[in-house]
Amino acid sequence: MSTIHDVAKLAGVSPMTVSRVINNSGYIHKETRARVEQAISELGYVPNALARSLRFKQTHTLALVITDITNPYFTTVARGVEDAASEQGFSVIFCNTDESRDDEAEYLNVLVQKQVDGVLLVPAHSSPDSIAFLREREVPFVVLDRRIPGTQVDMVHCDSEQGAYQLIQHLLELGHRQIAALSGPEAVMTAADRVAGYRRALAERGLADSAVAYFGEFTIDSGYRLAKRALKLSPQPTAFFAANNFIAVGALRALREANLPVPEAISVVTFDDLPESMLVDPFLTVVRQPAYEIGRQATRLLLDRLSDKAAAEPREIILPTQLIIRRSSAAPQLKET
Amino acid sequence: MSTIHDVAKLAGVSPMTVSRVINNSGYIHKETRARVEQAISELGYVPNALARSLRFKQTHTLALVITDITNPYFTTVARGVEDAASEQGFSVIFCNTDESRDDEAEYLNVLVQKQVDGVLLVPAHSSPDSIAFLREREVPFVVLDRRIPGTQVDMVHCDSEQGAYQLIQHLLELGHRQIAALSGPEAVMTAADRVAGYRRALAERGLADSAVAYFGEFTIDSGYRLAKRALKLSPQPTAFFAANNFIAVGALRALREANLPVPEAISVVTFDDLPESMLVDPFLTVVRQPAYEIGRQATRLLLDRLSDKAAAEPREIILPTQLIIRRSSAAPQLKET
DNA sequence: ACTCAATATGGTAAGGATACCATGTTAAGC
DNA sequence: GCTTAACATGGTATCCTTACCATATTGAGT
Repeated sequence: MSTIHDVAKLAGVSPMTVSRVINNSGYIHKETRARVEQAISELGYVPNALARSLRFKQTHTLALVITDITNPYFTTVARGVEDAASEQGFSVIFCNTDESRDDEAEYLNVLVQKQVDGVLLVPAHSSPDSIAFLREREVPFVVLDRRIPGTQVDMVHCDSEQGAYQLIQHLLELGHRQIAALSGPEAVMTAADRVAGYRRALAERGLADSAVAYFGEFTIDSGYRLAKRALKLSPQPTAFFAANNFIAVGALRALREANLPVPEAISVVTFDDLPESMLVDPFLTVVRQPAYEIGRQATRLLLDRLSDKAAAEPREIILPTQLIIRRSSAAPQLKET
Repeated sequence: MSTIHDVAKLAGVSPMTVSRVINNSGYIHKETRARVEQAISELGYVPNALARSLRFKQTHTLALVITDITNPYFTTVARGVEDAASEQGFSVIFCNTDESRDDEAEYLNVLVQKQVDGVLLVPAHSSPDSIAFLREREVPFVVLDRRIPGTQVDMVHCDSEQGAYQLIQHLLELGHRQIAALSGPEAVMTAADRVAGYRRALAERGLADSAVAYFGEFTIDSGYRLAKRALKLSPQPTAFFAANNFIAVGALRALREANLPVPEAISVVTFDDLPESMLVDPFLTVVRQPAYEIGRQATRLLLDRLSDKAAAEPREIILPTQLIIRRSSAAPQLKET
């Protein structure tokens, strides 16, 4: 790879002159410019962004730290992020933490070393460690998807508590009274919030005592296991509330295995849709989160912070969820007791 | 952000000594090391990878240039890439070209400026422009998912032609004789290859004349439009072969709109599954590509190249596809002619 | 003919880290 | 007590680019 010096030599000028041509700054004689441009294309010269970044302390690179790109919700978030970033000439490094705090910490360390201009973070844990790490090193960041309680940071997410509340409301209106919640890790804010919404909806109807909430992982396996466990309850639940799509898929598998038709035997509702693109004949009743918008707006917010460091109060952007009632939820069958 | 100089000053040593502590190289007095480590943690010092990269000409960063992270197939590829990369301490920048050659060129330019150590490329077009660009600048790369004909480059992909052949074979065995192919852009190698496999299977049974292949985009919209068009054929096809999952979804929507049940009225087969994780009750007959493995192996290959530049012949890794027969394909109904 | 501004180009240092060479100290070996 | 090797640390140049300052040339204005 050739450098600005090579170009300069070939064009018979100084590196500074080449630099001026590249950046269109200062005075350049027409002919000189032509000669330099000729040399550039002859050598296929591409300026070294590392050297530039070193000087300007700007890498035009953001980092997206999510739990798993494979989760369709985060896939869409990622696309929103990349679109918003590339619009402004920023690149995006993506990282999968799989909800591991250690992995997250390791990634953040590398990212800070690489001098990313900002981080979009889905915290693997509600503790403020990662946040503190970034803050100490003055790396701008936005937390997305999850709240971090008791900290003043920029956040973009949906109201998980309220979304869960809506789903449970819906089930209650259908007549369900035994609803089991299958959630993710208790330490993950969304998992906790969604159970909180579940509890609130039950409590409002005086059904607080009927609440049964399981915490596990946001994975298919975990959803499967929790569903199995919930099926042993007596009385058996008439509905499952899954805290995300993976859990829902696991639960559906467990139900199929147990020969319990949905929604006839048990209703299933969940957070997070499959991507619309993949749905020919959607089945699950869900609370849909505007994943693309979350990614996009978080990135916008982050880029705003970069261009205007001084800026103000932390902002919390809460995007609306949407309850989509489909065929996986129905009135409970009458008991044959 | 503090620098190695700050640490040196605080610890009362030279930057070189700090460097030695960080990299565990050369001789360091125990006490000195302790003082330096103390200073490092006191300042929250993180070494600047830009400066290092500038010296070593190594950024420990790869780029993944795909058409759309939102396509579940590429999502999984991306996960395979990131896993393999992070195992070796590499970060991954991802880019969505949406099959646009201009976007691709622009991305590659930026990536080269940023001195990525290597590129994993899904070429938006079968032309060798992008390849040539990277090669001239001596940026190692691996082409994935698609072949580039007549060029000696590292490639990792499935045999699209053969996969399509298998799907059509399956339809032929079921008794279909009017099969329409709905494909992507003719200039995209996979789109062309899949149609080629389709043609070969038909030709082998002396049905070459019945071939009807439409080229469009690898999108839901395009799949929808092509399906609509194909439905107007006379005689009407008894089966659709979609060249990817998006096209299949579009086709299925068109069929639903036309009140044509699948597979009773028309069978539908396609390339690329929905991710297994999202399937509770999978429906489509597909040729499955090992997306994760493609990403993983391509990255391995690329990293091998990095550590051993001298290396040899370009390699072409062709991974096996898997025909999965499900409910979207069945024997054609008898004509009421 | 002379001044002054506009035009045109180059040299140097800095950004942060480290390879390489140089120097200084300590302790072992005879 | 003196040589020699191991130990310990520092200075300088370099990776590539560009901000800043310096210098040189041209041409307009009087």
